[in-house]
Amino acid sequence: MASKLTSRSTDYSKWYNEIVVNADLAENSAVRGCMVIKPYGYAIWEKMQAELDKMFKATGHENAYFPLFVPKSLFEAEEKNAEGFAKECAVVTHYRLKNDENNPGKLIVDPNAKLEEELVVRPTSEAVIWNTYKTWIQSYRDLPILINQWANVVRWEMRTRLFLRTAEFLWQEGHTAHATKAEAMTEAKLMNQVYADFVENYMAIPVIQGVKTESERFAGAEETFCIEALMQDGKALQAGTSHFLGQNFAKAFDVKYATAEGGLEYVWATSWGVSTRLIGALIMTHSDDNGLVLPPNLAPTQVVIIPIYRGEEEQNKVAATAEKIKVALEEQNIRVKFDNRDKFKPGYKFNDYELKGVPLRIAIGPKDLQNGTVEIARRDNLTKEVVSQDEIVDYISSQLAQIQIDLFEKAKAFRADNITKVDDFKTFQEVIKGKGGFISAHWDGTNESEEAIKKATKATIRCIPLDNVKEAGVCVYSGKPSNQRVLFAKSY
RNA sequence: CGGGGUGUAGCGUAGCCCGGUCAUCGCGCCUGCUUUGGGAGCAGGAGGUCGCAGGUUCGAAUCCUGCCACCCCGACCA
Repeated sequence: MASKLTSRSTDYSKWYNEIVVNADLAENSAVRGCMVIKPYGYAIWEKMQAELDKMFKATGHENAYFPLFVPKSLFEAEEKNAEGFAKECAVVTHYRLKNDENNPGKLIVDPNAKLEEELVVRPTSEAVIWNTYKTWIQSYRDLPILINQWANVVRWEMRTRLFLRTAEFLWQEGHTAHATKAEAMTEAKLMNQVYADFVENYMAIPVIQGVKTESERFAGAEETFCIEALMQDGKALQAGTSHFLGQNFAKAFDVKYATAEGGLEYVWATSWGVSTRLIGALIMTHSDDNGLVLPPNLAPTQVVIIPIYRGEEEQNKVAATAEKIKVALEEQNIRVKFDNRDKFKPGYKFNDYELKGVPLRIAIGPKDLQNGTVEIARRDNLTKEVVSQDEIVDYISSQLAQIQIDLFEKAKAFRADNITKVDDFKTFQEVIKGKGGFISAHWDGTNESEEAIKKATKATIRCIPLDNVKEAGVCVYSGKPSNQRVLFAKSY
């Protein structure tokens, strides 16, 4: 049977439906491509937030919050950034509604309530934040500023895709200010590394760290670092980015600081972000035809206990054992759910938690009570073991750790199988069309070749890997000399 | 914004070409009994402005026009 997840035209709606749905906000609504994140999906996001937040704090950052609205005059201050986002901005022009005299019970926009200056709903917060930093920074003693904010942003894209490109999405955006170029560059790289660590260690998704080519760079950045992941259908996904912004925003917002030597300098900036897109990456990396597969480090419920019984008396006996096991596991900080609902049968629950991707399932029935055992099933490889109740805590702990490792290794093996070294354009086209995945090929470093390849194959340069080894060769498209391979792929 | 497709109950769908007991079936939901180690069975029941608005017609889910939304492919992007 062809897997729906690995097929070329993947319909993720079934999987997404567990945790998210498209928002049906109103009839004839102009709002499209928004999402409602259901509680189970939001719990995953909260877990991700919590772990990322710890990592940000550990690297010296603090959280703050800045306004949703950006006055147009501020928004346009940094030209490249403004130009890059201009085509996808929601704009507030009025601040009041009033009753429609010709249509009782209906409202119209009050034409007398037009704003003096339009407000842009933030597609990203550089403008508001740098306008604020201007007032916070005078001296080298005020630097660095290392701030992160958790927020929603709106990008009115032509085409939306659930999770991967919604009109509104949740994210975190870090915005830092530094005294020197070197320090800012170090920060940008550090945060890209933090993202790589998080995505690999918690999400069990292998990523390739790299830099973007000029054409793929963030609007207003001088260098964009990124982490690129490969999904099961052979398409690449940008999972996070960290930008070295140079002095572009400092100049646009006139943010200077007095140096220790008595001079006056523009400050250096970075910004970095990851979004709810990561939830999409999680689904597209690990899930199978039975539903979601969640890595233990992020699963809201790591272990579910399902009782099997006939009649109330037996249910009570099983429940007593189940509760004991639950407490013992919780003492080891394992997230356990005991599903003792009588209205569903065990078989139903088995399937339900498989669909939800709960890593481990414990089944306890009369046989187990007699033998002092339980049955433990793994979601990732669908295997089952009968384990003595005495060993259960150790067994579960080690299995959770093992699943985390196995998911990562499996994804890594898949990626390794889907990075193809290519040295001629004909093969390049065949690989992109057929197998997909990453193509490692020589590129002459010109925008023209990059454009031409994109036009011919729809593949873009995902990144120039940071750990690239220099290697002499010729560009797969132009035949001109090249000193390194870069990664191409079709991407989301 | 261009090309293609779809929209029928909470979800998934049949019917549309060839207008007329056509609103079909499955899942889910409600009641009852029996069930409970892999999505239970039987019996009974509730639930639909057929995306929206016009038009053609004696009659429209079905034909025509416009609009809206979603999906896929482009352009654009985290």
